[in-house]
Amino acid sequence: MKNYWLMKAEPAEASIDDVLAMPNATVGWTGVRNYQARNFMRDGMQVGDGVLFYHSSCAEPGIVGIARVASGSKVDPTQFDPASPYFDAASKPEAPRWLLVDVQVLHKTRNFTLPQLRADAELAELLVLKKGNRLSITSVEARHWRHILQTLGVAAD
DNA sequence: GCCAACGTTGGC
DNA sequence: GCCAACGTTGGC
Repeated sequence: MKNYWLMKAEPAEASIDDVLAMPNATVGWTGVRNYQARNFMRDGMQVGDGVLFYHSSCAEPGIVGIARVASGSKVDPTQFDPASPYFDAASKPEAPRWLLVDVQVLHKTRNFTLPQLRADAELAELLVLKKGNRLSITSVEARHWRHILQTLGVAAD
């Protein structure tokens, strides 16, 4: 059974355009340092799951593209790199703490901005819109997925 | 830069 | 195990 997710990226770091410029429009989703989000990648995601690519911490936060989970979970190498902002001195190679999945962008869309998402009554229960939400990965209900793709004019798969 | 909300840490 | 202090997220 296919699942759906919303994944936040900071465009200053890895925008949807940056990912589109990569081979196969695919990026290793490095830098997740929250256990709940890590567990989604480890236990919840399967290759082929749908991903809403979201820009956060920027001038116009919102959903900017449709992507897919393109690999199973793997060790995030940045945790062992002292030069990386994601370095974690407490994580040992023999017991890695942090994981990533590959994410492949399928469509760049217009920006379905945060105010537009909030104004859409059908998306009232979308987790990323909930007060206090800070998780970089949230699950998305199928009805919300379909509604967002329809609104963006992207054919459902 | 501000600040609300939330997760993590560490002393007890 | 509790919980205060602290750090981070992320919109504004």
